[in-house]
Amino acid sequence: MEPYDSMLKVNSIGRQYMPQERIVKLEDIRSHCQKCSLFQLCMPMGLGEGDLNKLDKIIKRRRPVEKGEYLYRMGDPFRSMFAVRAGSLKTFTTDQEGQEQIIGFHLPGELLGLDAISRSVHTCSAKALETVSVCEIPYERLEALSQEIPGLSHHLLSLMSEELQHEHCHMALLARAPVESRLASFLVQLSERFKDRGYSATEFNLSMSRNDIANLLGMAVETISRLFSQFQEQHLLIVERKHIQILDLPQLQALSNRCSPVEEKEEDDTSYSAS
Amino acid sequence: MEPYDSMLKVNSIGRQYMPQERIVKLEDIRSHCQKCSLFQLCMPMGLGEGDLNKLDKIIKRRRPVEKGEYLYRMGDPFRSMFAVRAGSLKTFTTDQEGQEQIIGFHLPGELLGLDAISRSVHTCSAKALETVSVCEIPYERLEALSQEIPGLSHHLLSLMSEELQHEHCHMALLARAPVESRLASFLVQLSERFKDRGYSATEFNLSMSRNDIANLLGMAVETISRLFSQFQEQHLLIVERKHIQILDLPQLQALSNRCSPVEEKEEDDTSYSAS
DNA sequence: GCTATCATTTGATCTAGATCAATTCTGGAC
DNA sequence: GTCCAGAATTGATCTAGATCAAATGATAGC
Repeated sequence: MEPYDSMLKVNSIGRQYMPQERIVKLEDIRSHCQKCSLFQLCMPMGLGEGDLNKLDKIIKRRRPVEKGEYLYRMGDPFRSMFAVRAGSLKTFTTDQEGQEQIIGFHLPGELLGLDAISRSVHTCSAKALETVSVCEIPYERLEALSQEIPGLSHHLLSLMSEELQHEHCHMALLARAPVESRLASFLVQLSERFKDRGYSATEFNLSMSRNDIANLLGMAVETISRLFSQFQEQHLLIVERKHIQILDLPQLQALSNRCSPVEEKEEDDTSYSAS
Repeated sequence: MEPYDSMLKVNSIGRQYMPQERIVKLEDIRSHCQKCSLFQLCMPMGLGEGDLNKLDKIIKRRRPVEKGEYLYRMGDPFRSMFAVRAGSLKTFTTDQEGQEQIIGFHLPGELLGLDAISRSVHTCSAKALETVSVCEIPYERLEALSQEIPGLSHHLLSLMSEELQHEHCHMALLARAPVESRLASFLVQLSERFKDRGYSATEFNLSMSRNDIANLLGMAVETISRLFSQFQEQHLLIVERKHIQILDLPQLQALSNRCSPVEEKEEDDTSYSAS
């Protein structure tokens, strides 16, 4: 009886709003990638049974990281990547004055640590926002494996490429967007991510503090607070402490004025080009 | 006699301030990666002669891209990556209102297009800031090659990882830094990049407009202009239109308050930990 | 060379959002 | 349960930097 088993059932984010059965079951914990509910989100894409097994073999299980604990710190030697299994984390850098800058929040199915590859040192810290369970993937072994499994390194590149794209959006947000758009965008993205994971897109709990949100979006806590109140007055959502219920997702999307998949040149207007 | 040959000698950035002989010679143009002056900066790291040849074979030469022309546009299908050989470009996204958000400026030796891998579509546009010569690297063939050459895909991952790190710094800049720090940081980084390329770290030409700089740093053109004047008054630099001469690099570095390589936990203080 | 256009600079004003301050709420320790 | 420290809200003010406006300088086309 490892004490971890019970912990792994904890997956606080929106548990009560799950449309499908999603509670991590004991067998899933023991069994591995093959049966992991985060299957499509994580490593394996078009991997066959055999490849999955290989991958699975190099993955280390780890004791859960408690709220407030670090998964790794900036400056730590880089040995492994981590896949979030349950719970959520924030990653952030720390500058000379000890000021944090939050890079992002990370939900189940996401991979952490890719930014450390080039220097073999973690360039940001990862801290649990709630009890977190992760799979540890030793990078050396993963790299070795990627020689055997064609497509694995493409998948890694693809993941990093997505991360880059996301950060481009975030940069645009920070550089240009007014505060309403920033918060709206943040909420819409969260909503999408929950939806992708099978949770409710309109009702969820924020695992991060207002401070963390403010930091990520480059604004003051007070502004976040005021905006939540304002959005509520405008009947865009209902907020009560950590709990969010989105009432008018389309309007939020409009506000967020998303960072432009304005496919230029494309003549066949499917969804976007609305002009 | 292709008309391109003469173009390739054009490498305007800081040409007149080059400490070493750096003008691209005819043989260099015909010969390939092996003799390319950007050798260390670009693809090859620990590649042997044979591997270099293989790599070289898949690289396509291209006619130069004239100032203002696109190398690729957001939405274009992704087929190739590009290595800058001479000249400089900007990459940017465009949002629904047609607003640009500049992602970055790119100097010789840098690789473009890595962010397009996941969607097989370019997610930003690349436009020449001056006449640019590039090597085109078909991605499919590169990927195939990375199965043959161990270390190649690690190198790609490493490059992307560096890009991620850089963007984390940029995010921190946009989210927190006052305008002086932003411009200082921009100049210090440029200076470093020129230095890495064998050019003067203290005297160079900006190939981008004030508008572009402002856009990248998330501020108004007027503010950029005022800051240049201010920095000049403070004898940090001399600026005359596109030409920059840095007088007090340490002070600029101090201002830029660089995004924190504050390696926590490290006890052996080598260069950074100055407290 | 001349002109139209665009880039840059400089100055004057205005405002979005930060900062400061005070209060209330919440959840954990005991 | 009570107490305390930190989180969140709300209000009042202040300011960094945007915006507006005008002048000047550079550049490309003719």
